[in-house]
Amino acid sequence: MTARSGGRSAGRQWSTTEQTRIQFLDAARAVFARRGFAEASVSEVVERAGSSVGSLYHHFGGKAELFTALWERYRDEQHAVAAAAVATARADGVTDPFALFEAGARAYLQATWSNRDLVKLVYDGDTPPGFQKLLRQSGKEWVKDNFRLLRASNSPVNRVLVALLTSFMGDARREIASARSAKDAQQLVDTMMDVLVRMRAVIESELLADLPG
Amino acid sequence: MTARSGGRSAGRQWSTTEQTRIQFLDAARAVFARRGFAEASVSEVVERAGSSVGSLYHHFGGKAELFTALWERYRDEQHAVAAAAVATARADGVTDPFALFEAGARAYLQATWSNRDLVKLVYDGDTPPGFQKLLRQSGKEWVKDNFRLLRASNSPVNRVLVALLTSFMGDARREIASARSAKDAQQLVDTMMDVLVRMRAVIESELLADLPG
DNA sequence: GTCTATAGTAAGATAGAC
DNA sequence: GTCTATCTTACTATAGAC
Repeated sequence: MTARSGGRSAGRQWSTTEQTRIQFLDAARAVFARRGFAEASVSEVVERAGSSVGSLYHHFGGKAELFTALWERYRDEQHAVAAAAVATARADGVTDPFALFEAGARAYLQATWSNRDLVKLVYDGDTPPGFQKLLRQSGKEWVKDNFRLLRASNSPVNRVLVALLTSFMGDARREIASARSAKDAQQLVDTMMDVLVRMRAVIESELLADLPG
Repeated sequence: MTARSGGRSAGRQWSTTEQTRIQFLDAARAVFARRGFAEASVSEVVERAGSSVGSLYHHFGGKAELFTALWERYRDEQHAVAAAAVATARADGVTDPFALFEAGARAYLQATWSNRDLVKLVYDGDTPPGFQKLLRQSGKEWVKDNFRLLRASNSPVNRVLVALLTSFMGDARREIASARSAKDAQQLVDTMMDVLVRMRAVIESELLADLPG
């Protein structure tokens, strides 16, 4: 997230710019969600945003960058939700590392439903060239950060476990985003969390092996 | 896989066609692996194959279909390798369901190294629109087939476990394909199999819960 | 600094001769 | 079945008004 929210220096009106960006992003969300990246046309986004092609290129640099910006907005939102849940749990006196991880993961999955259009879009693979790599890297970073809660070392097996959890969360997101109703989605979240909790045993048996002695 | 290998009726020379298809697929493999799907140009593939654009469209229908055909060839090869390994294990007297699953999974992962260019290509997401869905569906089918070895029922949790194993195998493939050397790849296979074996406990605790009584 | 109108260009797809 | 010539689409760049 670039630190330019509401930024203003020497009396310039950045508010207009920010508004324009939001209009573009909202339009892009609708168009990309329906057509996917490759099939979507820049003109359609521009039309829906009530702006012009040149303006779009001025603000984002291109079709691919517009897509990336859209996704970054979603990602930051998701991460904030998860971080808030962990903070709340901690404030409530939760200290068990895995329980904290659980709280974050649950909030993350629950927030997925309201952004299901973006999740489906991204996981259907209708994305710009190279985007999937970025996506996976970001997912990995998130799990890694949260994995630190578990005080995991950097052994090969632990790195595989990070990868496993990353995949699992990604998969869970997709399943939840594809649910038929909000109720089904909630049930899926519960099921996913069940599996995650059961994986605790596997993860902890590894972590114990790391301890000295 | 269409059943047209060597087929000939009314004196037509299908052998030439099959040869042309192979030339296109080999050329496509090289070009797509270097540039990814979106960045690759049809002309470059045609040039490398020593053929023409029209011929390519005659045989495959388009750029996206060429890509899909290339991947199907790889997929069938991988599945055959895994199936052969399971059959061999069974012939050697292995009856434990999980051990059979293991044998197939290990062969599958080992075969990945020689096709690492395709694996990287596919998992980098530089694929045609809608391809990722196809890819995931295929992976799911494979795990499902193998999961039947474990006599798993169709409960919600088991479906999640199928998803989990699918993700894991996909992730494992990527890691192996990105290894620096054949030796590193082999070590990774071993690590991945370690984790898989440790997951056995989680899976089987679920399967037991399915049993009547 | 912000945006509109317009032209350039590349590449996937197709028609029809051989 | 094979190939050349052509068409069409849509991303991208730019000049200049406000």
